[in-house]
Amino acid sequence: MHHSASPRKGRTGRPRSTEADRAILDATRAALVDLGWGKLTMSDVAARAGVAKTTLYRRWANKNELVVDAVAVLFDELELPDRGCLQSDIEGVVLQFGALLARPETKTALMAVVAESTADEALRERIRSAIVDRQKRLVILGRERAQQRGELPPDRPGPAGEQAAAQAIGLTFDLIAGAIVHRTLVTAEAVDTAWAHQLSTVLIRGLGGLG
Amino acid sequence: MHHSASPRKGRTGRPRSTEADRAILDATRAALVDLGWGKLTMSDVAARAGVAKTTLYRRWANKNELVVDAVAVLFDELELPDRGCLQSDIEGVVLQFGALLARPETKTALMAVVAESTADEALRERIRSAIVDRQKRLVILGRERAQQRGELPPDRPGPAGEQAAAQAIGLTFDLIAGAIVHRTLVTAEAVDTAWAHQLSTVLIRGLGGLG
Amino acid sequence: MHHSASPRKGRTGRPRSTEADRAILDATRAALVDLGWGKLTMSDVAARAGVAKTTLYRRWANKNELVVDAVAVLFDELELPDRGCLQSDIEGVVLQFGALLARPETKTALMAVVAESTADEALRERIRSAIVDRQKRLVILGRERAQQRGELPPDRPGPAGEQAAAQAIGLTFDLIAGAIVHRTLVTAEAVDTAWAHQLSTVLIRGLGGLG
Amino acid sequence: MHHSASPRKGRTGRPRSTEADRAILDATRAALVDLGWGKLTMSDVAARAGVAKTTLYRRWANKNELVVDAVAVLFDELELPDRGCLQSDIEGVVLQFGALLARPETKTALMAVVAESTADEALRERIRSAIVDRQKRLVILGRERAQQRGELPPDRPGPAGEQAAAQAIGLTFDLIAGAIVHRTLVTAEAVDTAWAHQLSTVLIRGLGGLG
DNA sequence: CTTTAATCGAGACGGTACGTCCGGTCTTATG
DNA sequence: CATAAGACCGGACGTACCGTCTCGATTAAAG
Repeated sequence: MHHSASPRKGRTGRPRSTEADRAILDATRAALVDLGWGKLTMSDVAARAGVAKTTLYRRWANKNELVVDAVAVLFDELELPDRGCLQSDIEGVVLQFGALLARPETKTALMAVVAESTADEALRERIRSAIVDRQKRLVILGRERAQQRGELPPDRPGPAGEQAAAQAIGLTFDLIAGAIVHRTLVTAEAVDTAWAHQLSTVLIRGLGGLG
Repeated sequence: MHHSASPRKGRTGRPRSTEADRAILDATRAALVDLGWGKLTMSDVAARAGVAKTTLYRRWANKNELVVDAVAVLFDELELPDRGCLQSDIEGVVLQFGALLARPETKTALMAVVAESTADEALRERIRSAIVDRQKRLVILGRERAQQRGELPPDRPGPAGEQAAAQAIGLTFDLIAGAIVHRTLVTAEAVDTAWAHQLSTVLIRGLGGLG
Repeated sequence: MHHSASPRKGRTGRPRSTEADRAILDATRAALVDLGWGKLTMSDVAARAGVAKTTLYRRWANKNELVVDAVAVLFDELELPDRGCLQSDIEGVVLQFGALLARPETKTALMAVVAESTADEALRERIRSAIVDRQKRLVILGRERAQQRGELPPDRPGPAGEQAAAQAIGLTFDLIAGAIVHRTLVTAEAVDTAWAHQLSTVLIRGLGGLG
Repeated sequence: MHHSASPRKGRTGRPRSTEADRAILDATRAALVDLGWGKLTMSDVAARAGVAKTTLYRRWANKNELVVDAVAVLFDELELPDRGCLQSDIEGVVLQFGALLARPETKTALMAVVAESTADEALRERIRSAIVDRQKRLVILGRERAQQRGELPPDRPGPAGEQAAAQAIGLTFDLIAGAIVHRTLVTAEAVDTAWAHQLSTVLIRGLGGLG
């Protein structure tokens, strides 16, 4: 996550306050809700957290990285409970992700950080590992489960089969995540049960033959 | 678009320079390419355009609105040439949109402006009218064409049919645009012919029954 | 005074509005009272005068020159009525000048313009001819009158006498004008009858022997 | 003087740089000499002082207050060395003050600040305490010395005597300071030995009877 | 009565300084 | 060492004013 990854080593001096870590991330999310990305300032986050600005910069190199980490933990909520069939599994995860993006701090921060990352390779990598991969994992898991249930054909063996599987996973991910994000942020309408059902129906029918 | 409404009314005083308008928007796009959203400054844009900062602020209230307008015109390029069948039409527009988003000024600006819009209703409306509606129009047009060709069933008459059509259009739009944006900005891979073909295949198969 | 000195020549075209001249100078003085020198703006003066900014700049080259002219005419009020004896004459003119400087537009403008003139030779010359010489004339006149009454000895003939007379006039002027200005602007107390009497007493006694 | 009151209390945080204070005031005076009041800018002062603009505004609220303080210290130079007799003392201080006003930074700044103060009570008070009172002190001191020498009669006891003394001091101050300022800035001639002698002669003769 | 030429109001223009704000670094004294 | 407080540099922000300019519309005098 941030710069003081390891719990402690044999180091000396006053240890870092773990309470401060939590307070800072909480304050960052609160500030995002109140102010949005553009108006959020490091001074304000520090004040909300009851912490000196120095303490922020000792842990995160800059605003972008702090916000990425503050938002990333929200994506840990995403799960894939086994509801028995592929359609239900998809609908469940779509609604979960939709609910997550409905929260103002997620909405603002995610797009802003992605925008910033178009000109910052390090930031892009941080986003990938902190956020994107957590989502993609759900797609992979759901697909495996459906294959075990016999709802989807198993991957063909060999490198060609592996590549086809990777392509299918990639397209599925772009379709699901992209549609949810687009509906929430651009179309600006809610991800509700009906929409989730429509989406999952289209996906299952459309992706069926791809494996 | 921006604040100076019509070319002229019965108004008095020196008219605004239309040349300046163009120079400013060109300069804004150039600055976006060179600097990205975060580093772009109004002073720099003014200098590039050979124009005083005052002239910028007389036309646009702030950075966001300027960038929206500067980027919006790029979306005028998007067209839906009639390639004879639905699949080809979809692939064509997917590749066009993908190529547009591959350009650095579009990429950065679009996401940044969308992010900012989550906390700014006026900006959201500006984006909708300047960008989103231009894209959505293509979906509507392509669907009508496919219906005339008999590739898609016609809309059922009556209010229920109209609502179903609107839902189908909305879902299609979120799926196509969302997938392209997600692949370009998050997955960070190119929208090439093969991917476009896969996407269009999935869409046609999946959306077939929805009308 | 200002740039269109002569009434007209053999020129053609629309003649300048004399009403505008007056309105501008009035507006300038009013603005000085309300805003002081530092906050006075040309746009504001134009608006008060019901006139376009162009019209101001067609007549005066800049703010300084406009203000000098606007204030200068106030000094035309100064007179030296013959009250019968030197002491009364001095007291009369001291009170007049004190009353003039008590008016806020005079107070502010005079000092500001003088300050600006320390780095602007043209402005200094304009002030001298428009303001200072009108005051100095009173000193010369009062001295001649006192000499005719026998209250002061006549000038000695010859160049040495003329020079002595010039020195006496200069010193007298600096003493009277300087004391009044200093009391009004720095000490910030009123020039009343008692103070005028004290001042004139000191001057007559002190300057008696200088001629 | 300026906003940072005492050297230190029990306060926390990084203390203000005293070196910056000095550098800023020096830079202000240098800028006054080079540019004059009207052209002096805060950015330029900051650059000359090798300091950020923020640092200026943390100490002084605006341009006027900075210039007053920068100029005020120059008036600390004024002294009243004991030359043995009243006439010499006066001539000495007149020449000192004349020399001070001959310096371009003093000349411009003093008048500009006085002009601005006519519409700004806080500024007027700052000028009084920082500049005017330092000058007036010399008049009071010189008068006491002359009374001890027997060149001037002692103050009469009682409130009436005190009031008469205060009046005499006020008039003397307005006469001396006013005459010097007027000669320097309006008449625009030098305060040389001859003129100082004339002035002191007139004053002693004229003020002799007032006490 | 037409032409001519300078005026007028209105307001956009290039330039420049303002005073504020923020990001990120640094310097203190206190744990 | 870490921390809280807060000063520091650098630089962009959006505003305001200056003095110039470009319009279309008047307004006298000259032809």
